[in-house]
Amino acid sequence: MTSTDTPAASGPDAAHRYTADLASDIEARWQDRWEAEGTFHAPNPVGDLARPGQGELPSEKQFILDMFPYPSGAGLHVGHPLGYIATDVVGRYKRMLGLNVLHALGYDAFGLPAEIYAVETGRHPRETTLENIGTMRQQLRRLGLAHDDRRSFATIDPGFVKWTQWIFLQIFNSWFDPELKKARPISELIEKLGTDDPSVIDEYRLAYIKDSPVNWCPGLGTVLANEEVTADGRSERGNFPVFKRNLRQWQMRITAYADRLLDDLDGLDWPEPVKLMQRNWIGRSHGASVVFDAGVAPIEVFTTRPDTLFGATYMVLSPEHPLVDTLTTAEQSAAVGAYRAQAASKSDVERQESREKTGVFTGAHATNPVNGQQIPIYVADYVLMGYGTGAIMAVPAHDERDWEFAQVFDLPTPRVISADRDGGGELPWTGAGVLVNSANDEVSLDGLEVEEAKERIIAWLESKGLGTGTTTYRLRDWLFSRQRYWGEPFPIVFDEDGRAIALPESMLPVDLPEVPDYSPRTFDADDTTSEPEPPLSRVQEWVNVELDLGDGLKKYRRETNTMPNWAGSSWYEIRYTDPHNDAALADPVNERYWLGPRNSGGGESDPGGTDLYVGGVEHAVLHLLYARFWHKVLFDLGHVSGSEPFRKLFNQGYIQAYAYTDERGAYVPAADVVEEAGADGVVTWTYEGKPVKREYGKMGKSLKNVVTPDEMYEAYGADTFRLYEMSMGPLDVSRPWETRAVVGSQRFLQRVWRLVVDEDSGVGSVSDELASDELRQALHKTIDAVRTEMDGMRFNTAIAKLIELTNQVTKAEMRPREVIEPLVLMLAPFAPHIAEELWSRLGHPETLAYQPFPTADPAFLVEESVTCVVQVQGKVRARLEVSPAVSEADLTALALAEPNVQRALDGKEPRRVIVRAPKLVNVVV
RNA sequence: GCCGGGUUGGCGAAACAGGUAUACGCAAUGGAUUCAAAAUCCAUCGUCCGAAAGGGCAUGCGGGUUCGAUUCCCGCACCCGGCACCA
Repeated sequence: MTSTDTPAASGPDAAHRYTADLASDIEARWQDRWEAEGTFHAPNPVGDLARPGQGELPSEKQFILDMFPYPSGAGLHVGHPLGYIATDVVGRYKRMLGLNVLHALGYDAFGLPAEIYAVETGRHPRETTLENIGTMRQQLRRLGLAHDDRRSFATIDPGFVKWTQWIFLQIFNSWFDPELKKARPISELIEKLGTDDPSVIDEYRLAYIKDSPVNWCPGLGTVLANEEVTADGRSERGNFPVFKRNLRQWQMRITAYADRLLDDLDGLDWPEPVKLMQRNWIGRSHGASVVFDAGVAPIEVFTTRPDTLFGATYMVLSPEHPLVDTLTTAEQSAAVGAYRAQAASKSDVERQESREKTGVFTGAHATNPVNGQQIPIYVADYVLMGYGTGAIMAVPAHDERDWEFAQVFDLPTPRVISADRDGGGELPWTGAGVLVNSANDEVSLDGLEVEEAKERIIAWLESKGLGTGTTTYRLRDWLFSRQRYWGEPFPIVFDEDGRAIALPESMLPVDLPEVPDYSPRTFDADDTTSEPEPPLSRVQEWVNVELDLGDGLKKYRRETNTMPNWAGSSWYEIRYTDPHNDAALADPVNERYWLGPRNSGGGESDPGGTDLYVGGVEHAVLHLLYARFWHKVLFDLGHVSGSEPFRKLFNQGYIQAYAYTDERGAYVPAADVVEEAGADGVVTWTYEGKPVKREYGKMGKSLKNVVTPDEMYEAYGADTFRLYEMSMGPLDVSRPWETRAVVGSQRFLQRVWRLVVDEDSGVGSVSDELASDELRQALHKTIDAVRTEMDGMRFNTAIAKLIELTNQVTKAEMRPREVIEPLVLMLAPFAPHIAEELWSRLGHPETLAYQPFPTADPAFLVEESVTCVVQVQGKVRARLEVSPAVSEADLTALALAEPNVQRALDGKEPRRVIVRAPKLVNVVV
């Protein structure tokens, strides 16, 4: 006999039990209602999203932003929504605090995976991308996120692309004024210089074309990122050879903003580790540029340690340095040529990771300007062309890498800094010390500390015209072009002289043309003379156009590169504020309302930006730096009102998972692995009776350990899933997913449900009687604690407090409305559907989304007694219940009277008694 | 190699400014209820000694500061993330 025959009057078949099915009903109903009523529509001050005639907007606002998703075809796993749930909790909470909350989600929809898929299947990336977005929207809608869906967009929407291209034109048509330290329209430069000669003006633009080294893979026909190149210099995909090659590329002059990007970090409410990573990435260092005479040509080097100049015993040029050919002597040219070819075939990764120092002598010498010594010039790949000048002076005694190189090539290593008064310190010595052996007829550094020596030698170099004090940055300009199809086309055409010309705003957006084939032209894998041919370059009727750009119809050729995936995400936060505006990025009034600086009324100036930005720490440098850079350019040009895009940043952790491999190393389905603890406590895992090994890491199809949100909706409902994700640990910490623990969150919601709804009858059980003093006090303490935890985004502990209160009410066998209603309201940010349903069953017809979050009455927070801990020698020996107002003397007497304290004292006299009334007494003997 | 973060019960974790280590949840064990099960409720639950009272040991390891350290300092091991031989 099965239980399906006749539903029992009670037990598992209780008609009104909060099961996954009931949860799903409730959730669907409220999601539909929120959508129909536009519950989460955030009004704008002006424009199509304004609510004219409905009074003033709330004086306070909250712009909450998620790092928007890339709509991959793989679908979501339970790790993806973590951040979206967290921001939703914040948004719902802030809304209940009376703020106007802007929260929406767009899609970062250009990108390589869609293009690769298009190459494989021949389907248009737009088609598959839109499908993926559709699937993702469905999965996310089931979560009940309180988004203003009118504000959603994808970066591939023509209305969005138009403004991405428009921003490019702003940047192209600007230059950086080093005096004002800000971007200005290029027209002002033309006026200032009194010329519009492109060969002069184009050198100043913030977006410019330059030959730049890239990883060219003829076999794939594309340029690869470093991470796509293996350590042995081949492509990860296809295993083709990869070559370093200079290509004509668009660059963005982000280096002009290095100082501001660095200095403005101080005003941001960001995690310190992220700020530190950006500081290191920008890498500002002060040093000197020094010119060495090498006979046929001067060589400029940058050094952060000009104080060690007297210890320079050789020079090194990077293999790509333009002077290598000029300097290399006839005898050495074969060796140098071979070395350079070998270096070109190595990946950056390999060059950086190899500990073995290699290099080759050029046959040439240079003169050390401080002592006239002739020092040999080498070429070596440990010197990089991208940093400083691509040439160094080598001081082996005081630099680890130079030391290693000098050991290999048996070069002299004279000491010029003594580590201590004994004149010692093991070489190489890179620490502090006093200069020695550093004097010529005109200048002496001997006896000086490093910093003083730097100043003096720079002054001397400057007086002799041999060098200057300089600041160098590690940051390089942003390589902005890609030889791909699925990206924003540049709003640029080239005239017959090959000069880049901006298209007028009226011609935006420049749409992608249809192409017969999404793949680039591939070449023979070893054909180093080949050049990328982007897919767009093959659409001749698109490339070659006749336009009137103000001086009559002329023939032009379009730019066939596209913008990188970063472009859209570098400004999308602005678009949420006014997503349908066709006349501007965003109306300045709307932009200022949501993103503008707060007028705090003096003191610190606020940089503006979103009130919260939540996403993974993997974007700590690139995305966050690019977005800050664009925002600053737009700020300088007057298009946005604040100097920073993201006022506060929060890095969420990752949900990870266990994966299991069998004896062949193949992954087995994690869901079917059986865990057993033996009698000795050793845990083993088996799959189909055979032992398997456990590893820990990401969730992924190939690891066979994916758990989807859909499975959780099915088994528990969205509220339980949301609650579980928020309760499993602190938001910023990574942790493993554990499906079997989810039931705890469901049980909690079921307990809350039963406080309001009788499982058998479905009738309400809440009483209007007043709560007991004890319960009322518990409620107010909970409110107080929950508010504190919510404000600090410590949702796991906030939930623990709610569970404690719920358990207490359950035990009290009495359901006072006075306690139940605030409990439901406090639960609402985490489990909004069940909270709405209970709120409605408690007799409130309107949504609780705008109900004020409960406030604690301080009168009920006063403790009547506290536990005092009595320690002897720091060990707890007794506990006392005392009044919070107890005096130190009384407390000491009470403590010493405790039998257990006396026993621990063992007749000894206390030497000292430390009293921290009313919480602690520590007796020291 | 460098930089950043971490290590607390069987598991996820808590401890706001140096003051009761292990809140809350999962798993486990025992009980009530049930014909039985599920669900629910009650109880136990770091470890060792002890009948109990109580005591010893416990926050990765070794030191230090302090009346008192998960918390601060020094050193070490291991794990995670990032990376750039950056002169």
